[in-house]
Amino acid sequence: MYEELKYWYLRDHKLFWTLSMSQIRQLCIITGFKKAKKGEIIYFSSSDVPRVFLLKKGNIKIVAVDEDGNETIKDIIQKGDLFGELTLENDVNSNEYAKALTDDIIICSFLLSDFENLLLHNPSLALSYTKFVGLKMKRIKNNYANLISKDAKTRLYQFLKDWADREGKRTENRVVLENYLTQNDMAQIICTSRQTVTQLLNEMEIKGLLYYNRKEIIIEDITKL
Amino acid sequence: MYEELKYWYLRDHKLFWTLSMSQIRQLCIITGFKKAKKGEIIYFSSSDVPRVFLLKKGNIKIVAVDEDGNETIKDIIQKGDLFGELTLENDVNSNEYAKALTDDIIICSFLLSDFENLLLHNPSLALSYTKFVGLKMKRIKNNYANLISKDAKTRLYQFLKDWADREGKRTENRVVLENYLTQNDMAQIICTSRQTVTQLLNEMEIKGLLYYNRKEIIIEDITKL
DNA sequence: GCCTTGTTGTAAACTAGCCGACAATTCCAT
DNA sequence: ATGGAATTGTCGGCTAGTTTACAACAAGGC
Repeated sequence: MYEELKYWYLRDHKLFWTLSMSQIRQLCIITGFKKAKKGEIIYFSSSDVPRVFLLKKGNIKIVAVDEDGNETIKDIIQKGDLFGELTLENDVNSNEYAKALTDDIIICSFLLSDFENLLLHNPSLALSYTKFVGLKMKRIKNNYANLISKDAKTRLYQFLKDWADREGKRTENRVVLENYLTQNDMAQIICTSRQTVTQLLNEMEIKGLLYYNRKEIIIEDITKL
Repeated sequence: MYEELKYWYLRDHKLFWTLSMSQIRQLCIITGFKKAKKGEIIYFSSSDVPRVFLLKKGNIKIVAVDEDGNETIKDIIQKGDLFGELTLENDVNSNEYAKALTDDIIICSFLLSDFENLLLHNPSLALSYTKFVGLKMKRIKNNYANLISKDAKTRLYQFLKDWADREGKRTENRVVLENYLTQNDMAQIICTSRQTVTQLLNEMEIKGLLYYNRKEIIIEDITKL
């Protein structure tokens, strides 16, 4: 039963479609699941054996802490995303942790070494995986390019559009987002100050572009953003 | 630091060490070499069959042009670096070209499809390559993180330090750099205006930290940067 | 309910660094 | 060597967005 479940969890991911049952089972000598609820800190990247994680349910953020204790949001992970040592290199120096943004988090993980092994015996999976990492890289590049060349307003609009695309419940041009981020989170993601985000959101609310509260964000007409 | 080091190891083709002579030769049914001199535009990324390139000699810059015709420097490629469709995905939309920064450019290239084929038959190479791409990703992330969180001065100092590490001729703490970049190039790389770079460089010159001219940059004491 | 803690709202002072404009210098080709 | 093009130097004005500081508000636990 447990094994079966794990199987389907992995099987779900595009990356693993080509694998046979037994291959997945091999990988699934997993240290199993982890559950968590809102606010909980889930892992410290270098505290353990290197792993690759798969988020099955919920949302989490990856936060990096620099020398001065400043926290930066590195990534928002959503249902179905892989995270962790994606580069297959165990970097000890990075000081990161993951924090649950919603209740009901389900994560499964496998050891880096197991995963490497699997890749070695499945060249086509290795190739897919390389492309997958490449894609991730491209997305990051794009994000950063935006951060650097656009102003805060454009960045926020872009961020909301992306978010709506990924997770919004859409009816016609109206999009409803379950809001698991604070304005401060958003500020960190688009690299601006909390105050600027507050100002911009209120401005948008006055213009009738959206409705904001702590539980949800309603975008009246996504095409007008 | 460690990361950087590994990267520079890789670019000396650690990647291809495991290959047999014949495998390399197989890959090297190259469309041959290309030579170029300073100022010459070398390729438009999507104008041709997708390729992976290897710079054998000289320095080039990858420039992206956006909708408004603004040019941004995406990357500086040095001797021994791979570039092109590293993600193994052929993205047509990106509007990039490469420009020679020095005379005597030698580039060799192989077809993406040939390279993929090779990876499929060499799982361990595929794994290495994945790590290589991952490393590149990490490096880019780092760069961008700097761009976003540090001020122009810090960015320039960091840039010069990196450059010195990679290409400088060092005697004691004195580093001599062959300068194939204009101040405008540097400005684009560290994402600031040309004027700011000029100002900062002059400031450093007054402080006796370095000596700048169009041919070379001499850093008097690299530890003081 | 009430209190604590986290989140959001608002405003004024301040600043890094962009932009435009132009001068001075260096380089290179003919 | 000379003219034109590219690069470098310098100066203020300007503005987006940060910082600081404090008030108002919401939510969840007891």
